[in-house]
Amino acid sequence: MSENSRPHVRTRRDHRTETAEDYVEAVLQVINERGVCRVVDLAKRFAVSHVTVTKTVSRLKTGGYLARELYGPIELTRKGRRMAEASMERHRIVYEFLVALGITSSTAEVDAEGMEHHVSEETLAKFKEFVAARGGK
Amino acid sequence: MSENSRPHVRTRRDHRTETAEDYVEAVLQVINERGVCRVVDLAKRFAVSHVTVTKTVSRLKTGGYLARELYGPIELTRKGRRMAEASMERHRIVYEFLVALGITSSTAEVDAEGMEHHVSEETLAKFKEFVAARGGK
DNA sequence: CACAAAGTGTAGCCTTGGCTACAATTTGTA
DNA sequence: TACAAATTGTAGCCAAGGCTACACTTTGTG
Repeated sequence: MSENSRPHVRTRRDHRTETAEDYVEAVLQVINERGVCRVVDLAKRFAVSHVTVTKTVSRLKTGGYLARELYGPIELTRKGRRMAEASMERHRIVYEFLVALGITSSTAEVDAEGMEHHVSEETLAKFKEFVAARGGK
Repeated sequence: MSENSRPHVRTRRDHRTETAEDYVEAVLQVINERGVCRVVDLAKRFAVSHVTVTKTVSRLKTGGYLARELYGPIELTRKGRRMAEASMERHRIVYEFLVALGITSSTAEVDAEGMEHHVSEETLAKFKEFVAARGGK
């Protein structure tokens, strides 16, 4: 059994990328909504202190996902934008799948948030199929 | 909007209970499989050092989920057993749902592992319905 | 312009969940 | 029984992700 397929190993690795995905996704959304993304915006969105955001953003800057200078707005690098777009796409698919399945949109939103980081490509593809086949009815 | 329904707040809370659920579930399974559950068994199952297991187990003992004395086997309290059973049930439902959807059993196993802690009661109920309707075909 | 308010940064602390290295205990067996 | 192997425990380290308190910039407005 490969390391990737060992359930808890995969789950742990997923957790390590979750924060990055959540942040780049949120940054992209905030930029689309209000033009620029600031620390406070993320703090509100994640219901977390501005300090936590600052620390996380600087880690993601080190990781090459975000760009930012002191007191400046938060920006996406090319790498970050790619990840953000992929992440939003996954999120959208999971959400639409749940709705197609008959879940309330508010519940679907919360569940999609939690599930999106743990759905494999194979499952995601099936979700997409399902939505295409019986979602647009 | 209630605190519970705020996506990231819910997700964070889920993460806090994930470890407890994973552990009690594993303990119950190991006990069923080999009679008793020891630190090494969990270390193997989670692909983690025995030290990590020891620490986590003692935290869960403090939390009232597990019972254990020095060098002894790991046991479930009533509270722990209740959680373990509920957790296994969720896991089973998510797994069966994925399989009913056409996912490979090995992928379903990994995905269920990651997803089970993030699926609401509402969604779980729909999963169950789905399996009942088209799972046993 | 000056000052208040809003936004950020920094210091320092906490818990969780990882680890290695080494000590101690239990268990199995020659 | 005594020793080796297996299992656990303990010390001490690290990173991530939370926080409060306090300092410093930026921004907005009288």
